[in-house]
Amino acid sequence: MLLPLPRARCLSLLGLCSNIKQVKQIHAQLITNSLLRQLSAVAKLIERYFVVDNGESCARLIFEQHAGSSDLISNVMLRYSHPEEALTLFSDQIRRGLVMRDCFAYTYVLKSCTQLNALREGMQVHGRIVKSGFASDIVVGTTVIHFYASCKGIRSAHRVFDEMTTRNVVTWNALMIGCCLNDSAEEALVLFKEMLQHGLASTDRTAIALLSACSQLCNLVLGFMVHAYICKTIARHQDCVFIGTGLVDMYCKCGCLMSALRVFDGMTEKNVLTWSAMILGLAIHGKGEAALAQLYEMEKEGLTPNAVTFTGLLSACCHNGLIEEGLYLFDAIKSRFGIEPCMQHYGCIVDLLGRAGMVKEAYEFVRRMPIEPDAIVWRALLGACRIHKHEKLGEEIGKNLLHLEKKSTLAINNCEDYIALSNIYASAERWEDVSTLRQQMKKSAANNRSGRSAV
DNA sequence: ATAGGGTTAG
Repeated sequence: MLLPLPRARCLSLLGLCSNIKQVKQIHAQLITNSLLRQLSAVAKLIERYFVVDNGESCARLIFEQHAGSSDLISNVMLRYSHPEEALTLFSDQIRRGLVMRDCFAYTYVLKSCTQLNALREGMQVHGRIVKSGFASDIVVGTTVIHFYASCKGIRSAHRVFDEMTTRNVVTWNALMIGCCLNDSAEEALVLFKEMLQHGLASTDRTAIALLSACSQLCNLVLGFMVHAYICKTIARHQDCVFIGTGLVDMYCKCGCLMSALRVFDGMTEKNVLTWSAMILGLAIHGKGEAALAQLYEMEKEGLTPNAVTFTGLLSACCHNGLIEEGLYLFDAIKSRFGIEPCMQHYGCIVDLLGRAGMVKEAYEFVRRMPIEPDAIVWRALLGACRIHKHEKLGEEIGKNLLHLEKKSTLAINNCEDYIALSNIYASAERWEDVSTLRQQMKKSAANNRSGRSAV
């Protein structure tokens, strides 16, 4: 039997509850002491139900009894609900003419939009932010930048950034990371220099953006400089798993496996992302066996591989002709690890079989895929047809691929595909077809991009 | 009560 507790004690105990049973006990106390007339207490109760396991339905029940009564309560719902539900709730509130008196709702809803990759919805939220006058708030503005940058709206992110009157390092980081996400590493570096000129100090997240830019540019010299800069400026960088993973990735992508391994071995904490980056690094450096061995090492440390880890492992098999191992692993993805194979996994297997000369098997594999193969899968198969002189199949696939890309707006590699098909014709000495294809390629020249080298 | 993070096949 619990004695009635004073309000302050009740609320401080609520904050300590770690399971639903405890929250329910405090909930009862709040009721018997008539403390739920206070809307701030209701909001705290809802929040706590969300935080503990299986408390969601209770949280929603309480919310429904208080719906529309205060911003505090609806904001806590927007913050903790699943992104889809948060958007629904937000639009309900708009429809019922409820006004957001503070800016919290906007940041929570925009975060949901970011998680859902919902560009349209987020733009509408942004519109409301501008109308409400909260756009000048530094936190709201930074959230908007992060939203646009994550949802492929980097130009809008730039515009919002340029229009902001006050910015801090979080604002700069958001835009720099956005540039990296949008393949604009050079732009990220320019921003970094500007940020330093404004007298702002880097944080760990700045470091991660810089490393990502180095990886993208395959610039080892710059990578070394960034590494030195991190050691000098970021406190406790050795303990930061994000920075460690970024360093491993950077050294792998810049071709310095030794340095990657040195960083990796020296890390005090590693997670599944760290291991995945290292495995992929070993894979692209031709160390297939070593990459596969890492799977057992990481499991020994109690870590479970995820879909990305398997992409690295299959890529290792692919680069090193480990056919049996690759097929075995592919099977294990679902049967042993319960992960549904995705496009990258299928792509690796097609490449693996194709390179080994098992073109028919690769084609069968593609036809049996439960998801619609993408252009990269077809391209791997086409490459195999060319190497192993499967003229007829290659021709069919090449034509399909060009057709597929004509329909799609993302025909980035169109030019290469013309050349790949043309090579098939060339190795069969079908010069007439080669020349016809070249003409067609010239006609669709709008899709061509000139070659570039990072060296 | 408010913002930001790292690894995917060729």
